[in-house]
Amino acid sequence: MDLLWAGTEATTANDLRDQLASTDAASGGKELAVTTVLTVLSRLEKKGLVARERGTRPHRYRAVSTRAEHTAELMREVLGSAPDREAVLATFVGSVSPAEADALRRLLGVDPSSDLPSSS
Amino acid sequence: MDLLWAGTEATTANDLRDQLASTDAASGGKELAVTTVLTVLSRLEKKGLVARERGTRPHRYRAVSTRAEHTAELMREVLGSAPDREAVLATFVGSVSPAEADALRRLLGVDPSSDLPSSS
DNA sequence: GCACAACTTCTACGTTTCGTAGAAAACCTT
DNA sequence: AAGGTTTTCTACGAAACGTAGAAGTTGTGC
Repeated sequence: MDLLWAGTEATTANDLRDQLASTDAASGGKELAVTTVLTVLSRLEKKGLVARERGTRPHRYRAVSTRAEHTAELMREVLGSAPDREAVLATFVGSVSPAEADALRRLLGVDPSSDLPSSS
Repeated sequence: MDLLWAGTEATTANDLRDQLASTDAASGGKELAVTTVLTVLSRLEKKGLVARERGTRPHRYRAVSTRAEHTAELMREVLGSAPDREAVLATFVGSVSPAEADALRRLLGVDPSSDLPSSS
């Protein structure tokens, strides 16, 4: 579960169900009941991870944020939960793969005034 | 609970209990039962977060890793759980406080051949 | 207007994790 | 061996999660 769909866009519960079915078909093929999907979606909605359009008849659901955003948010939370942020970052940086370290350098290096898509 | 103690070093359940008592005394003063502490410690041990010396009579417990290490580890896990690491890092970097960003730059800048305590 | 099909909400059950702890077993010490 | 100390076993309630049936709501075709 969780964000198996974090990539898709504004779908209905039924579609979701099918998508999951095919996705899982590759693996074990689970075939969930639609109500299950609905329940999960509702729960995710309550948690603010998913938004739904109640206007249309088959309600359409969509992730409030992309998987990347959500994951980043989680990382922030984890980091924020520690009193010694610096130390955490030190260890973290040290444990990251070279590729990731590079990405980080790049991201921190360029430092363009601002390019985070927050308000738009 | 969790890692209320991540800072301390090799303690016994009883000591822990007392420490918690005083720590909490400042707040609400909880006074847990020793068995409670033991149970929690056992569970943490099972999860590999805590190690205990079974030799001494009052077993002594100690965190396997510091709080910072553990937190960093969590961050790694979260990051690793995403398929688009780069995107995550981008958002993450963008959401980090200036101070943290600085710390990251510093940490990534020095780049000493290697200083991650993996094998030693 | 109404019966039906589609869709959603309510309710529910089994499982896991967590906080908490009592009862019982294990273990030194004298 | 008795007794206090410490650890293990067992347990219970709460919350989260996966799953889904039953029941309610709603739009639609006749």
